[in-house]
Order: sequence, then structure tokens, then C-alpha cells
Amino acid sequence: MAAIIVLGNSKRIRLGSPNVFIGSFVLMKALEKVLERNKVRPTAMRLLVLQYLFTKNVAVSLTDLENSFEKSDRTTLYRTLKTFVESCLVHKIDDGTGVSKYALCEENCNCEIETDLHVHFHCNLCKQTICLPKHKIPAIYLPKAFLPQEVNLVVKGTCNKCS
Amino acid sequence: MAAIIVLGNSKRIRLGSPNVFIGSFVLMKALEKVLERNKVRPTAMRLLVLQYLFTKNVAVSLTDLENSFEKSDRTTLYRTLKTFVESCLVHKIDDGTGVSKYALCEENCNCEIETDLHVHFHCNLCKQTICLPKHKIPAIYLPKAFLPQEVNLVVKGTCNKCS
DNA sequence: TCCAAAAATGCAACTCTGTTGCACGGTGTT
DNA sequence: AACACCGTGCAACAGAGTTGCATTTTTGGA
Ligand SMILES: [Mn+2]
Ligand SMILES: [Mn+2]
Ligand SMILES: [Zn+2]
Ligand SMILES: [Zn+2]
Repeated sequence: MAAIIVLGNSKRIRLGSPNVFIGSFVLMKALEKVLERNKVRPTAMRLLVLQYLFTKNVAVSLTDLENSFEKSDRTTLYRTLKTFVESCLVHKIDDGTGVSKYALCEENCNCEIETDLHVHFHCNLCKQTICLPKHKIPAIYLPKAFLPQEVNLVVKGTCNKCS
Repeated sequence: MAAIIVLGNSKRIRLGSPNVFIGSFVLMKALEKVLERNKVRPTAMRLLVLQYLFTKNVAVSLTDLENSFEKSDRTTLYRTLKTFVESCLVHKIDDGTGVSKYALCEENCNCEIETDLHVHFHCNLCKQTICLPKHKIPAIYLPKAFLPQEVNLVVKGTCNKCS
């Protein structure tokens, strides 16, 4: 029932959740590298959440994660996402639905640099939110004495799959 | 303690809340006109909420209203805002704080027409959100087969009063 | 290898926003 | 005056997000 993945030399990770797709040893090693590169300790849950984010090409909510990892706790997933955001692995997206979404950052993303921010699209039909990393937010001109720090731009409509 | 405002010929509205600033007869008549123009029946609460929105030049949340009208119920204020939004008197703003804000629409606003949408600014210092009706959202170019319907653009930073 | 410290996890409880059901009471219409 | 309708207030609830604390797991040093 419970799978065991061996990571590194002496690290053994027990994955108790039977409904979780367990990637290959090679994939897990790659994900482990990603975590370590961003100074995040590669625990079982973190590897699985990271794998989940890689397989999805849409932004996911905490509840999405919760429904996909029934054996894990909402709090753990919450803190996992928080850790990922703080370590610049994923970015939080406010798509206007009232529920925060999360998606992997670009390879070369410096979450601090604001000029890199891209547009997000939310489909009113399939309710999915996706990143448009090729579409940067245009310059916004503000009245005198307004100092911009961040910009959030969300387009809602019909996505390519639903149109 | 309780003020009474006479509206129209036979309409008497008792205002029980002592901490509410009660505008002049002329102002109330003007507000009444605004409501009637938008097909909203001018009740006491609606007039006071509308007056409140006029005096504020920032977007307000439901909780803001609740704290300003202690004698009224959250539900009533909630439904008042809902009525105002549906009748195109105010628009709801998602400023990324997780709390919906509301502000009066422009005089000539057709809430249906999306090309009129303006930029909103949220100050990270004073935590206030304001409309920038003169600053329209620039055209956003999307990948093929993406059909835009609405655009939300929020700039966060330091406002003119805080800079 | 073993043990203690540190970190991660799971459980429970809680806050806050938004929302709905329902009963009451005032309004205006005939 | 009778009646239907609408607005209001109270209660209860849902959902997302968050925190405290006990338990488990991992790490790193003896
Ligand atoms: Mn994104
Ligand atoms: Mn506005
Ligand atoms: Zn879609
Ligand atoms: Zn400010």
C-alpha cells in the first residue's frame, strides 16, 4: 500500500497516499535537485507537491491540492506552498476569483524584480487560471507622486481550449 | 436622539443611528434623485450609504461600512452594496487584498462596456484603494484563441499622500 | 550507530469575509 | 382597511486562510 522512495544515500521517504502518482526515481531526483537549488529541504510532501505543480500547466489553489492529496493535511499543503513562495519556487496569483492560485515560477525568475511580471488569464468557462509568461505587463503611467511597486493584471474571458 | 428626514411629500425616514452624519435636506434630495435615476428605491439606509460613498474618495469595504453604521446590520449593508452594483451605481474592486472594495461609478459609466475600465491603486502604507478613472487600462495582446472579456489592473505602491 | 535538537507534519480550533434563510415590519397600492 | 411587496435584522452557515500545539520525521553531532 505505502510506497517507499529512496532519495540520496540514506534518505527513505514513505509515501502513504495510494492515490498519488509516484514518479520515477529519475524524476524524483530531478525534483529533489530543484528543491535543493532553492534551499528547500526535499521532504516527501514537498516533492509530491512540486511534481504535481510540474504536471499541471495551470495555476492551482490550496483546495485543489487538498483534493489531490487526500492523505495529507490542508495545513501542511498550506505551509508547503508558503515555503515555495518564500523560496521563489512558485508565485501566488490573485485572479479575482477570491481564491489564491499558485504556479511555478519561470526558470530565470527573480521574484523580487517587478519588471518581469507577466499577465494572467482566467477562463470564465473552464474556470482555470494560467500564466502568460511571454506577455509582460505594459508600463502604467500614474499621476504625480504615486510610486508603483507591484502590478497585477488579470484578463478574464474564454481560453484557447474553450473558444 | 433620532433624526427624522422628510423626503418627498409624505415620506418620513427615521434615522436612529446617532453617530451618522446627516446631510442637509438639499443633499438628501440630490441623493434621492441619484437613486431614483438608477431605479433604486431611496430608503434611509441606502441614502446614508450613498452619502457615505460620496463623502469618501476611496474605495470602501463592507467592513468599513459596518464600522461606520454601527446601528445597521452587516446583511443590510451587504445587500445595499449588491443592489448598488446591480444598478450600476457602484463598482466592485478586487485590489488583491482579499477584501472586496466598492466605489461610486463615474457619471457616464456603463458598467457593461468593458473598454471603459480604469486602473486601481492600492497603497501599501495607508492601505487605501482608490480609482484612477483618468487612467484607462492599456490594450492587452493575448495569444491566439484567447478571447478577453474583462481586465483587472491593480497597481500597488505608495500613494500621493504617503509619498 | 545512537541521541538530542531542529524541522516538518497533522490535528484542532479559530478569524474573517461573504452569503443565505427566515421572520418581522413598514410602504404603497387598490 | 386589506393586501402584497420590499427592506431590514437576526441567526446561522460556508469557505478560505491562519495559528498553536503535540507528534513525527529528519538532521547532524557525539
Ligand atoms: Mn504567473
Ligand atoms: Mn474604480
Ligand atoms: Zn477555458
Ligand atoms: Zn497611502
